[in-house]
Amino acid sequence: MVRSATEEALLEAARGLMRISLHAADGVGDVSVVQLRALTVLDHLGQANLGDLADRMGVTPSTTSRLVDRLVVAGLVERATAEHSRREVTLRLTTHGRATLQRYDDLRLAALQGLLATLPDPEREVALRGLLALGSGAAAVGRS
Amino acid sequence: MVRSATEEALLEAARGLMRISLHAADGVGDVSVVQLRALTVLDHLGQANLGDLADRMGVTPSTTSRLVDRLVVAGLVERATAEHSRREVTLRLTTHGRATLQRYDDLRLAALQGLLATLPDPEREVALRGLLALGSGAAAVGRS
DNA sequence: CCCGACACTTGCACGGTAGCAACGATCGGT
DNA sequence: ACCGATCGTTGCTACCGTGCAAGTGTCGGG
Repeated sequence: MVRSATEEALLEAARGLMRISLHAADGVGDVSVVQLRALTVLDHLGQANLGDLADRMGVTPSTTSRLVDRLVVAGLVERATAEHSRREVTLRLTTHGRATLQRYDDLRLAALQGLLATLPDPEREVALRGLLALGSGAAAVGRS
Repeated sequence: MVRSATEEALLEAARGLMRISLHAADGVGDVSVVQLRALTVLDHLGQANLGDLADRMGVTPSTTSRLVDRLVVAGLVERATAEHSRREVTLRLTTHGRATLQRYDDLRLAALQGLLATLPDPEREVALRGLLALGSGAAAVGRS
């Protein structure tokens, strides 16, 4: 099962980005990768029910409820009963939550830009443009 | 703290790649993200001491020893005493370990190619070339 | 040969993630 | 007003990842 050079390079890019994100995650301090994912989802949605968050994260409401417990204790997320329905819960990032997410993203961004900086000039430009194109595509898909 | 559109797009690319890798990870089944990272490192090194693996993963030998325990039980890694030193341990992927890693990478690759496929034609090409450039850069750095 | 340094393992403690099953509260249609 | 469906929480259980501290065995220089 040999893989083409192209495929291998794509994988290497994926590995690099993964490394960057994971490394940034534990540079944030006291927030797990899963928690950062939850913050990212909430930031993206602006506001969400617990069930929505659970769906987006692909885990059960049970797990999510306890995840939110920890986020609330950490002061990152605000949990309030929804306006239109007493049994639903509305989750929102707190200011601190937004700041934490921002620190995470700043770290990733810096690392990514650092990686780009190591590339020789023509390829640097190509890589940058490629990532930008990919970024808009990924945003458009926004799935899962 | 506003971020430029360029930076936002870069972040979106990083988020997309991260989502792809995480989703692929739990598509593999019964292997955690950390374990897959260990397999990736071992595959990259070909063979390594426990201490080397611990360094690369940024955790203590203690943690790594137990991580390896689980990998050995799962049949993914082989642990043998090194040839030149009885106190050192040599870790290598088993065939099953390599296969598992390959499944993981196949999933990531497919998802990534799927994402590329959603892009309209000029940008698709740009994104591909960009990722390839980034891939070689990431491989060259090979850090952490 | 001894003793300090080294590589790894193990006991312990802790917190995070995860699901199932049972429950509580609420909503909404009839 | 009821009753089924929905949303969320909570008890339980289990496993993973993590570090510290202590231990074991081994290597190597003096």
